[in-house]
Amino acid sequence: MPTPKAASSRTPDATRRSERSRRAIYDAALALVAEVGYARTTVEGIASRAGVGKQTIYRWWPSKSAVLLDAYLDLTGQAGPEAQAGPEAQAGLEAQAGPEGGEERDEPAEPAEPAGLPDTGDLAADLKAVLRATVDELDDPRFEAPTRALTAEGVIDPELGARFVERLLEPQLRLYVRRLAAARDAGLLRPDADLRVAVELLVGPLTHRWLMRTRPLTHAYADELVDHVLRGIAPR
Amino acid sequence: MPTPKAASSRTPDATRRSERSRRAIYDAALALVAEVGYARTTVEGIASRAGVGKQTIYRWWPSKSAVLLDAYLDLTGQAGPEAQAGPEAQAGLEAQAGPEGGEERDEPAEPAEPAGLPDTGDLAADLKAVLRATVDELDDPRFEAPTRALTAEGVIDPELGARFVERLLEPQLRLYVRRLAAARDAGLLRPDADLRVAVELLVGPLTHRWLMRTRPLTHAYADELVDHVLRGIAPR
Amino acid sequence: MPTPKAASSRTPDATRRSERSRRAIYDAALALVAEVGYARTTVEGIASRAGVGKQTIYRWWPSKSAVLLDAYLDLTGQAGPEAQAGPEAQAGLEAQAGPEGGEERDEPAEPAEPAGLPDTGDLAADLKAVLRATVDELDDPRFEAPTRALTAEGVIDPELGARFVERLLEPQLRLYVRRLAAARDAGLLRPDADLRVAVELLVGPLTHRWLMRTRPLTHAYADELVDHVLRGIAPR
Amino acid sequence: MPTPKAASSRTPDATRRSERSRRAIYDAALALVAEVGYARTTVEGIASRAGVGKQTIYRWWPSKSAVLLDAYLDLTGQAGPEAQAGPEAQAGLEAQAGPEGGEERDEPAEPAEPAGLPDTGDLAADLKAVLRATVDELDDPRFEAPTRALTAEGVIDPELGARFVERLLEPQLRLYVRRLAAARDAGLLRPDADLRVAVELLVGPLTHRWLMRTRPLTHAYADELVDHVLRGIAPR
DNA sequence: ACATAATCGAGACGGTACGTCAGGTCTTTTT
DNA sequence: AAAAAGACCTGACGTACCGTCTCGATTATGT
Repeated sequence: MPTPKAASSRTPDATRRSERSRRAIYDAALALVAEVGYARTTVEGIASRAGVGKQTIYRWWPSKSAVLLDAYLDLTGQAGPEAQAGPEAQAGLEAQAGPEGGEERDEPAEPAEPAGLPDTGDLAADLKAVLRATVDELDDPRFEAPTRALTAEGVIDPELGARFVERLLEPQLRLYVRRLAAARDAGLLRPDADLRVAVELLVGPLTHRWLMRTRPLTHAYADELVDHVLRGIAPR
Repeated sequence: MPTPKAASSRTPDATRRSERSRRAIYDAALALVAEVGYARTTVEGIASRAGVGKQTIYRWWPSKSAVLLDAYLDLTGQAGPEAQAGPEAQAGLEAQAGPEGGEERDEPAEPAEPAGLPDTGDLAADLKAVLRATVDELDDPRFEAPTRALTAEGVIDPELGARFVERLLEPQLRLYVRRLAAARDAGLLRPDADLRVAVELLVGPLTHRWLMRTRPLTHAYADELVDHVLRGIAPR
Repeated sequence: MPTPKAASSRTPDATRRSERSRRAIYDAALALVAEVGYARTTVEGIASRAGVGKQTIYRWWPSKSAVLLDAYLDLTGQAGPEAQAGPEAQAGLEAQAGPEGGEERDEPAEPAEPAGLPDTGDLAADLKAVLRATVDELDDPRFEAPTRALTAEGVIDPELGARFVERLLEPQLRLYVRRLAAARDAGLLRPDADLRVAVELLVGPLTHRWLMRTRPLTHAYADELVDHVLRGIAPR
Repeated sequence: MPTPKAASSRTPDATRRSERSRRAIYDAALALVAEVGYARTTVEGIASRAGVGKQTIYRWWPSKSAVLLDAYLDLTGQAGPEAQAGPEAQAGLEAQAGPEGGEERDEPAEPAEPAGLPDTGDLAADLKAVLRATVDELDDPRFEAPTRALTAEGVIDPELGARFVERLLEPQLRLYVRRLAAARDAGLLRPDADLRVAVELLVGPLTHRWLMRTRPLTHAYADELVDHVLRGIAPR
């Protein structure tokens, strides 16, 4: 059902791809979403603003949302090596990133792990700093529009949602888990605490407020969440 | 040409409204969203499936999402008296519900407060029961499709989101708060606990998992959340 | 093979049809063909020049050539009552014209029989006058462009060709035949002469020169043809 | 950017041309026109069916119709030495054919004069035989499709029409004229007869019937035309 | 009981965007 | 240097829906 028809033109040759066009498409897509919103952003509009043929978009992406996702990944610097892949890669949730590497790594590589959370020793302060930064980012219109658009689209389209989660959300959550694990290993947390759930208790409510707009997103709220959660997993 | 156009789309007479058509439109809208998804549900499709003229929809609702919201409210039994209001009412975030009532109530009227949370005296058990029921509901395809659709739409369209929150989400959250307040007043919770935040700590993570599909939604997860949150606001 | 897919929207209601739009479409089509030629005339261009939605064209005609044919019939005044018919009428070669007429005519109605050839008693002079007029018309750019376009299209598309012949060519040829028959009955022609072939001997070479542009089309040539043909069917 | 562009599409070197490709292109073009018709034959389709790059077609021909014309000339054996010329040669109506030949001919070379009409002494029989053969050829689907396509295209595009006439039609008409001239010189025709017009009286009606599909093309019709025309130019 | 008026089903209309096809140019690699 | 391959920009295709606008044909009162 989701895939309505077979791909018309067969798998294009990615090595011949125009880097110029890709950049222009990303820029146009992000600009349009920020300016007129996701619903009024059209593939045609992106193409024309990017000075690109519509077909050049359809050759490489299956849909408006896929374009925007890649543009957004590029914007946030998460654009991994897989970003080059053709449309078929967008369709399925590809097993794993790079097959070419034979090198052993203890970290499971995952799509482009970002920076890493600060670790000053003061867990509460570190978490608050990160959550406050998140709050600020969600207030920045440069990020807000595409993030809302992609989140909403992912809520409805499981395919896109999976890519969104895999490429953006999960890597971030893993950073939190790792920071918490460090604290736990240092004896600062209850040893049996479920760190994954703890992270979701931080991120879930924040996201909820932002998505639903039930209450203003503030630094104070971020602090409150951290305090609450740490209270729940502090050693007895 | 003859009619000066001013009267064209002007405030229809709600008393003359066809109940038959409204019901048919609700049914068609929900059925279509469940069958083909929100994006492929069209006003034209709803009209034709409901055996109704397109104009009959546009006369009473400003958009597809507004139709679906009312259909959904009707489905969940939240359909308050305001549901009859004309298009202009949908546009703005109306200040408060019914102006026509002069009757005094101690409960602040709010849009159609639902049942109320169980209160067996065992707070944890009550909360778990409710959250588990929520999990089940979110698994029921009859509810899942329109809920996702409306949530996603509300994420992007603040107008619709506000209505969604006001009519559906907030009333529910208030129930939680009230149940917690009862427990606090009974000395079962820390007196200074921020109950609103506590509720969000329950609902936020659950919603997050459901929206993002990061992990399966289970009863066990619901229980874990309750345990965690109560641990955070239990009396010292 | 010719009809690639079923009609998407079912047979529109001709009574609701906008006369304004039809006229505007005819005018735009003829103007464009005259200005930029048939190949560079597009449905999109006709629609936009006519101030009309594309769908309004596709609702009533199956193709650019069908539009142009009707526009041309309208221009030449051959537009019979059948011109109102929907797309399905374009597809098949409809049986016969107008059912609504109750008036008695000795001629079997046929698609809008035009004026009738002059009959001054001098057959040669009459034929020369008519052929010369034809030569002049084929030189008039107002007629030349669409006539060439429709002829060429009819050469390739048998469906359209049939309509072109039935509505335009055959009625004219019948006029010639009738004029010749009158002369034959007056004893001015060989009684066993095949008048149909005689007519084709007049019209065929003229058309040939015009289509192929082998030699200039002149009044002298028209006269020569008449002289030649009459010599062939004059009484012994 | 580096290359000044002037050299991009500039006069290719005909001596390096791939004969293999040309043949393949001709075959593909004729096959496609016969199979799917002219309108649905595309340059892209020809290229891919011929196993040839698109550019190879555009390098040597200016348009689809030009390719088809050359393919058709090749098919009918009329392909003169000029067929090798580059695009610019196609554009204008080139003055004369091949300069490279040193062989002496009394006939002024003209584009590849074909066989010549039979001359058994019986003019009527000879003409009937030839016209009947033409009727048969026009019934052969191998010839019909491209002939119709080229004729129609030539009706609209004067450039192509001129080439078509010059290379195909006129040489044939000249054969008729020559045969008639022989008969006239033998005293079998009126000495002042306009032989060119006589030929057009034979070919015009036949072509007319074929193009317009007004009546079936038969041997009987061919005979009738010959009889009629000869009656018109027989000695008094 | 009836005129009057508005809703209703239907669907044509001017539009916008869709996703596809092909045209003709260009670049890259191969022969 | 021509050729195969095919990406690219352009522009048109024919379709789907949008939201507005008539059209009769029911209702549905409110004097």
